[in-house]
Amino acid sequence: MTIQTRKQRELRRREELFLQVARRLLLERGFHGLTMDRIAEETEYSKGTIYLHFGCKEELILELGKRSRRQRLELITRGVTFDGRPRERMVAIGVAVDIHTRLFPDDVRIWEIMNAESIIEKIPADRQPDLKASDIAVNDLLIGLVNDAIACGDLVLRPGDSPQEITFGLWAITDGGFAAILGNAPLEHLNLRDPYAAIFKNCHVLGDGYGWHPLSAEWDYDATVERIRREIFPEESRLAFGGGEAA
Amino acid sequence: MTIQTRKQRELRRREELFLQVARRLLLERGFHGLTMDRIAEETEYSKGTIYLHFGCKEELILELGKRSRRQRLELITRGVTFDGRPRERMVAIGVAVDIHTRLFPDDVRIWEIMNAESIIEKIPADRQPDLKASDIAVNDLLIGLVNDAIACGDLVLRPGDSPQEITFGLWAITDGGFAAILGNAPLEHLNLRDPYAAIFKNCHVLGDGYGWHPLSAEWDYDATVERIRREIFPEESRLAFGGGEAA
DNA sequence: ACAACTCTTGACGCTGCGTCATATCATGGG
DNA sequence: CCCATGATATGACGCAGCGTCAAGAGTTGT
Repeated sequence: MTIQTRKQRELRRREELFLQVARRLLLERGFHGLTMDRIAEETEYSKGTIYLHFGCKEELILELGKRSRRQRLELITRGVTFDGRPRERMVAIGVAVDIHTRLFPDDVRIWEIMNAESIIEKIPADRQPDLKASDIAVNDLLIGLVNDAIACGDLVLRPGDSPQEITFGLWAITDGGFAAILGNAPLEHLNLRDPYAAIFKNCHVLGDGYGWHPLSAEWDYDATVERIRREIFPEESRLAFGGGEAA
Repeated sequence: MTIQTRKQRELRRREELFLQVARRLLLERGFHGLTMDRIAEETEYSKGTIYLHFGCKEELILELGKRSRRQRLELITRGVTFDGRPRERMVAIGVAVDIHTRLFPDDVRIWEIMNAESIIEKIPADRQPDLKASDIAVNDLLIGLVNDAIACGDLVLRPGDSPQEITFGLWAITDGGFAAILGNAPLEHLNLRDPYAAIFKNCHVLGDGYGWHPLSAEWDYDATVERIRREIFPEESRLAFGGGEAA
């Protein structure tokens, strides 16, 4: 048993090494600068050994992408534990995504690189569900929050509105917004002061538009953000926003 | 002169052929199923000849992507010519994007395939501005509309609001929403009735949230959509929504 | 008809993925 | 301590696909 475990530990250590080196190469030299031969050379293992761990280059990158997404999900999951009204907890999800993007931009970029048809089409079909797992979990949390809001009376759906639509809207703003920040859109041309703040703002406008109480006019959501950072993400906020202040 | 032109025509015809075959291969067999050798074989020209037209495989795909985006821009540009209040013209942009996505889903997919870091990193630096040209044009139209709305008094910015933010919000919803529809998000899991309608709806909620008049409660925007389809996109609407009805 | 020039070709070089026969190492019995 | 046996690691190799370029085909002008 102990022997077995030692061997397993050894394997995990090696796999970790491959992933770390691959991550560095991917970030420093891009997708095409990352080659299996280079990983082999830098780790001083042989190419064959790498293929004992990963079926192909894309599966290796998939693993990196999954980590990035898991990390994000972990922060979001912590966010929703915030003790407050449902809309405040929705804000906590925003804070979580914001912190994740600021703390780990490299990993967000890795996810974006991986999440491209030309990469995904080389990942074997049985691994593909892994791609969506985290996003599905996030969606469930969002829908849960919207339903909580309805249950406690903070949100009264108007005729024609549905929880799915609200979730979809928030998702789209956040996803589209961060995609824009990450480089898909001509942001410098738009010259927004603070794109992160703009995403928050627009989510609030959307929430207000759906009549999700408390409306931003009747609640101090800046204070909520403060509390979330202090109570849920103290360490992360320090790292993301520096020393004492957190605006 | 005539001779020169005939030769040029000939070259254009050939280039067109390469692009059409490449487009088919890309759609049917994916990025890795599209190979320069296959294009050569199917067009019965040699590989060398293809390289007289395109510097590399990615530049060829870039050309396809640019066409897709130009086509979309063309519809959007027509949309804003709609004769109506600024917010109606904003709706016209939405209608244009909607029609484009429904009529040319393949081309939207091609754009998505092309717009990935692993592809873009192989496109020479001097061609990269081409990537953003269309999006910049769309952004300018959006900002112009918001400014029109402010100028005519339909939109009065509240303290802290900026035209850029509104534009960014609409952009993010649309972009994120269509990205979700195109496959980046676990949509089937969310089970929205009609994702296209959800994008429209959320844009309206956002517009209402910013106080952009006429608010959707005080105006029949369904009628506006009808008019836009009838007056600006009669032919396209027929193709996109079938025979007579257009709901 | 032939020279000069342009355009086209596909064989070739090269890189990088993934494989697998071979080598190396670990374990346990004599 | 040494060897047999099985587990693990290796890197040379096969192959596919991009991009090139020397040689060949075609065209024009005289």
